[in-house]
Amino acid sequence: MRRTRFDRWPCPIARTTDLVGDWWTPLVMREAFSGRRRFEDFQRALKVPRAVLARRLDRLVDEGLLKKVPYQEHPPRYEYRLTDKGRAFWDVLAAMWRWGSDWLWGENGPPVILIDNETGREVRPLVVDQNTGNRLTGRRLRMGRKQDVGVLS
Amino acid sequence: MRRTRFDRWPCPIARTTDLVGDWWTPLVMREAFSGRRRFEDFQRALKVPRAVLARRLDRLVDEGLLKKVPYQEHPPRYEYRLTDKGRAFWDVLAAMWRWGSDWLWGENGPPVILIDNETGREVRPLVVDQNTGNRLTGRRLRMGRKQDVGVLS
DNA sequence: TCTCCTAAGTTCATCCAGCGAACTACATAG
DNA sequence: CTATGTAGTTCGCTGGATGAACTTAGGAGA
Repeated sequence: MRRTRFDRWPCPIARTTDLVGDWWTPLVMREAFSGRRRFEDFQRALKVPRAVLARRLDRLVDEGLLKKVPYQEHPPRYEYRLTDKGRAFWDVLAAMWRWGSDWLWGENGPPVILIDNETGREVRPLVVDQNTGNRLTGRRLRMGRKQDVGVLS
Repeated sequence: MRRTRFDRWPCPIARTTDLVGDWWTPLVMREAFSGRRRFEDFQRALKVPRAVLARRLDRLVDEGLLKKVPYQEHPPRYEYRLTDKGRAFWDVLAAMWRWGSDWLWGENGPPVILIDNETGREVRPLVVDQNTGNRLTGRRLRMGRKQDVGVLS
């Protein structure tokens, strides 16, 4: 049987899971953010099986996170560039970065950090509520239908 | 061959990918945040194959996101509860929620929203830099070794 | 006592997806 | 005419997801 698809479930987490649940996909996006554009660049950087990479890139183009842009004719060659949708995906990678940094290393934390190219300073991603600026805690949230907003029980 | 493991790569995104790349795992965590604790609760809510659920719960316990707590003897039964590490993972789910809400629906957006249990108001997760409070853009960031911080080229 | 029920898994056969290596296609460089 | 570069595709193998059935251990009801 085919792996259960989540991309039509009525939950944003489920639909996003359908993407990031493809093995290698977050890493392909990471590489796109670090400037890689061509098949061979991705392949050499990640050592990902070529067949898998081809499928991932195809899907990311289908989903609109990347777009194919020709960079030569004879033979026709395309590179993969981030779209707005793809750039927005950085937030997901940043949250993964932060959680991984905080919880998946012992002692001194990971050997790498995120650096702002303009200030040269370390960046520490944090997830907050856009309205209040407060840090989120899953405990105090629930998922509800749109009509439920503002209705205190 | 076994699927390539990322859990020892020197990059927080890679290590986190190793977790969320397991099919169903983010959804299991989502259910944990919505209060589910027992095997049958998770299984009924998600319709996940039982063998897969058992493996996911085992791994999440191994990785320290969930812990097994006995809730009865005769026969011995355990429930799965979030640890601090697991609660911190909410940030990753929140970022996925936001990106999915913004980019994986047409028209009116998804039929569901996140609601703060105390205020009853909608919550919109946003990823910012902890130091500056500014929204992040992947373009202006690079990953570097720890020694590189503050060193402007 | 016998049977049904619940909870938390385990086992099984099937089939899809990831794996590494080799191969192909097309153009240019020497 | 051969070598090189780029972007894939094909192939044989095997791990992992799938749904259904089975197991284990006890409790409840007739």
